[in-house]
Amino acid sequence: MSSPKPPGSQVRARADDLRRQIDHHNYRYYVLDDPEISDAQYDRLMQSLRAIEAENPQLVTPDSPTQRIGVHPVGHLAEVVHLLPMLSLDNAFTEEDVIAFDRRVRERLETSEEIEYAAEPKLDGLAVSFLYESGHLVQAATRGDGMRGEDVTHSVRTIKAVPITLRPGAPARLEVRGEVFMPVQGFKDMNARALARGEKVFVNPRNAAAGSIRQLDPRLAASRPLDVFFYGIGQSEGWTPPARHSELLEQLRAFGLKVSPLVQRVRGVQGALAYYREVAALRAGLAYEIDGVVYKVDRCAQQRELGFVARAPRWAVAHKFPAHEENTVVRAVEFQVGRTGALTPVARLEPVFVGGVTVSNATLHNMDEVRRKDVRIGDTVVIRRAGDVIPEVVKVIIERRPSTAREVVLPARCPVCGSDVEREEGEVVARCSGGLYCAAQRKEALRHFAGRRALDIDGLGSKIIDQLVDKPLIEGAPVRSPADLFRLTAQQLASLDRMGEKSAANLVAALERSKSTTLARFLYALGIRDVGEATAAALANHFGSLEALQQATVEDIQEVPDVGPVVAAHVHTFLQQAHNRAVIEALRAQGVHWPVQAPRRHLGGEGPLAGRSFVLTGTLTSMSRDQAGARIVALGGKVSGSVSKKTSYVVAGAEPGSKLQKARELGVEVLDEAGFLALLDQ
DNA sequence: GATCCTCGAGTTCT
DNA sequence: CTCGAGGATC
Repeated sequence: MSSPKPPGSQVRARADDLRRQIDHHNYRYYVLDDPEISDAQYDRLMQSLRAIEAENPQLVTPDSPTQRIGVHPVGHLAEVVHLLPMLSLDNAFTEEDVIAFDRRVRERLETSEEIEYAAEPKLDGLAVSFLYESGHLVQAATRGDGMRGEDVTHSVRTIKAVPITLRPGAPARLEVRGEVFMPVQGFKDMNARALARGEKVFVNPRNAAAGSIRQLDPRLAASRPLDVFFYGIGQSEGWTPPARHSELLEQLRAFGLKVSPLVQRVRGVQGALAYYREVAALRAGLAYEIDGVVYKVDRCAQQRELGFVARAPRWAVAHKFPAHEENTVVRAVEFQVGRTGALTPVARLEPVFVGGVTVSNATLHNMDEVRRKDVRIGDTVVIRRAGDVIPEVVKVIIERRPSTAREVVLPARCPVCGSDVEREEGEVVARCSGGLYCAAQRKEALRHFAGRRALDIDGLGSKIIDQLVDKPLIEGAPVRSPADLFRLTAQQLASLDRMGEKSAANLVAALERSKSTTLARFLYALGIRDVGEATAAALANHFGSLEALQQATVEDIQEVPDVGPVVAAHVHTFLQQAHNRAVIEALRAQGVHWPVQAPRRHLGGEGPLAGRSFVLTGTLTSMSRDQAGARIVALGGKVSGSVSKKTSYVVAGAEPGSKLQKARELGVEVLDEAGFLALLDQ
């Protein structure tokens, strides 16, 4: 630590003084949005400091404003455990939802008085947790799953609105939460530059912000126009937090942390809804994207009384703006052929940017739907992203229908194999009659067979299957059935596109691994009509062995719970057909096997969870949903996909879906992860 | 015969 | 996630 020539104390004092000045002007500029000096003056201060530090490297402190950009890229993003979990928020989509939220709050607090809420815009960025110790930024981490995120300190330090040092008076330890985002203009400029250099562009500001934050090289992150608003705290020590959320935000501002200027305290549900309308009107003019507003019960004592449910506080709700809808033109309607031969009409759209992504396809489900919505080729339609994900044609704008618009016609022959298309009496779906003669059905059958929930053949994706079916690899012995897959050699596979020697060897190994399976998975993998995972498991349990099932009559099969005449007939017919028997034989000859088990005809009634049914929604932190399901079943419980009055519990993880809503409507008990784990432990 | 409960199948984009 | 339809129940 000894240096040849220690800098004089005046120099040290000058450097400290410059840092204080720069920090102060950063605060004026970024937090208060009210600079005292010109940009040029500010630059001169920075220049002076850099000059001193360059001559006296010993004086460089890690929190100096010159040190925002670390020199070295990090190798990877380390995992960080949040001191206090980062919660998600419940969503409200309608005014009724908000009114219901307000009613629940008042009921729980047993008050008829109007609740005071702190209201703020909901930024469309990514949530980051910042840890300040003795006023210095020591760590920044992404939200991740709420419990643990990724260490992004190196890139967060480059965001100028994030103070490296807090102003005096800050607590000894403060975990503070904020939303990092990219302003729209900055996003456009950045994309324009990237485009000019022939680099890849980001589809929306949100992705751009996330991508920039997760950059390993801080110099790259520094070139990105990121900004931040702070909105709350996690753990803190060495101070008494204020009694109201709105006061907390004032405090954060005083510490030098930038808070949205649109934050407001409102009274009651009417105040909240008025705020929503106000912000909605401002939305288009804002420099950044928002997707709604958030209401938080302002009094912290009330927040504590309300507590949490399923990783989300009971005292806050995100009131979302309506899903974005956009107009576009239907260029064509094509028919896809599924595993069962089902012909599904898909609208090919003029690409349109909806809710953050470019949409160019939308399913029309079936011909009834096409007629109901009266979609024609050439029509202008309204597109929405249902549940924020899957694009949906909302309606046709009839006034814009051109005279050249053409009706959608169900083809008489399969577009893939030319076989007749049939539509059974009373059924909505039309099907290709080609069976496995149809290349589309063969491909889909193979995809299903290799799927994660079937034989789980890692590395056998769509692209590979397309090639295997379309261009025969093996002279005279193309891949027609699942059994043919196991004959493929690494050498043959390596000749495919997007397949090197390494991937080919991996795939052969995956095929080998997949041979060891269970009867339930095997039955499911066969792709018998109407036999999904649940039915396959029920059949496997009931019969115990494939031989027993093969010898069963239709009546025997109907003995299985939840299997009626239709499904029993499908199973029976499938197993009797010569080509199916041949495929099954070939698979077993290739070494596909499963443990034999005794038939268990009377399930349920055993185990501590017997007779209770569970529905899982959202993401759990301690295990996957599949693992949770397995544990429930192991304890004698039942897992179902949909909520009904008969459901015993809905287990809600982070960011739960509509099932949580449904559970509330039906008054079904909701467990959060902790409650669920406690139940399992009992 | 009506109604409710489940399961199966198909689907978009990053 | 959503829709359609098979199965169970009353």
